[in-house]
Amino acid sequence: MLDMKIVRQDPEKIQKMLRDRYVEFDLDSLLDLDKKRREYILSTDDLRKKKNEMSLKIAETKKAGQDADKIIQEMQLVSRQLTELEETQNKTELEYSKLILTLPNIFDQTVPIGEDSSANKEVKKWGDIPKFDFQVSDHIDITQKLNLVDLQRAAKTAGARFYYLRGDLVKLNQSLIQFALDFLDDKGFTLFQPPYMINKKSMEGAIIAEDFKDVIYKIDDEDLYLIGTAEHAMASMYADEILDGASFPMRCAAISPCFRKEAGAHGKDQKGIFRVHQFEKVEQFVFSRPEDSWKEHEKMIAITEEFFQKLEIPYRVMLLSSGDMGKISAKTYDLETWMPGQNAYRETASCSNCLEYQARRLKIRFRDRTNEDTKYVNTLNSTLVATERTMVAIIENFQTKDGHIEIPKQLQKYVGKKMI
RNA sequence: GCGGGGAUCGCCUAGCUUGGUAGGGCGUAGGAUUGCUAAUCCUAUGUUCGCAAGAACUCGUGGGUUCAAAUCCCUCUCCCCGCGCCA
Repeated sequence: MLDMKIVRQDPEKIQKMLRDRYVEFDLDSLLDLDKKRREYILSTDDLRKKKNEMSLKIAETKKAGQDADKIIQEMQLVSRQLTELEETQNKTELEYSKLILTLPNIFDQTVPIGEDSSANKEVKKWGDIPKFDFQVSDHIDITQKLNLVDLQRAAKTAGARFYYLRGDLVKLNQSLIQFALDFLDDKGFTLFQPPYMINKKSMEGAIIAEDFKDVIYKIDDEDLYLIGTAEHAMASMYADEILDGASFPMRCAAISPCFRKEAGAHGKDQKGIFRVHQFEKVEQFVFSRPEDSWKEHEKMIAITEEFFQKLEIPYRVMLLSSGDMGKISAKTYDLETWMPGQNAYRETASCSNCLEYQARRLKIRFRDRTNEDTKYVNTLNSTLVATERTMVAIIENFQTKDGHIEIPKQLQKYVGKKMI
């Protein structure tokens, strides 16, 4: 959520942002609702003042043992008026908050302007693309031959985009998780295992409404939603709290499964475990002071890069364009790993600075002394490793001529072998 | 799941029986006073609208009763104690 003061002061800037993000948004309606809303606040406040004064008078009159019937009658009228006015005000308030919650974040000036991923800017490339002296297979082929993934039976028991991992691939998955947690633990991150389901209020704070229907699974008859990423549970963890300024930066590492509908992805990456309804992810989540958040952002992408370097997987870092990035983010880097089976770099990690946008939705504030004004914290999130997709990269980059998979050196001690 | 108890300002707490301006303490900040290693006193302290003055809101949530609700009634959530169930 943006500060409405900024929107009021500079609607041109917001209009430009909306154009550059290629987002349809009725800014005039928002400005109109904001105006109405403030007018209603003034008039209801006025009426409440009147009511408070009369209430006091009634109490005094009664205490003095006098007849208060006349004032009570007047008060009845005022009360009725107030109830009516409050009803219209509530309606406006509701419309206003619904609308402002869908207004995207202002993005950073370093973000390239463009409609889609074609405008993304490559900022870094690391590692050599492996050359194979044999016909390269994709991860589906390799895992089918080694019997490491059962997609057919998963389709039977759960549906498309589900999978049974089998045998050593289960071990590889756990190894990636364990290695990732050790890696972040060593860097001083606090480890978390969050709730995998959170309530509506928390989810609404963490994401933008339209993501609900395309991404988020709801539990029937409960006020619970399966998290699409640990970010959702981590961001809402400190909702409605005023934190101590001395506790920043709070660098958190969260391990969780992620559940996603992938409703808008029909036909895309249909096979294998590249795009699935559930996967495991170790996430970096940082609560930061506003003045430090850009520094933290660079640090987070550097940490994710270091992790993939340790895994010896070639990658490039893309700075996402205004039209391609998420609506709550002010700046997003994607780390794309080389996938020989697809002969392309594919998104494997994503690192965003949301500035105070997410914290404003969730009312996460801080101050250094109790009598200071509160300020909104900045929130940042980045994938350290999404294990299923990273395993695709490992399987394809580390495939051998005889159809096996070498295990990256760093993971060998965790898996307990050098080859699958 | 059943029975009992609870939720008040950053923290602790009074008020609820009997409806009528939510009081105190701690902490923190600013100020004053006294000067034997510190103490005492004053003021401020959450949210919204506002340049400000100010006003309104705030007693877990949402309803209801009433001229008026922290207080009475109902719903839900969470916490504590006991019982039941259970990896």
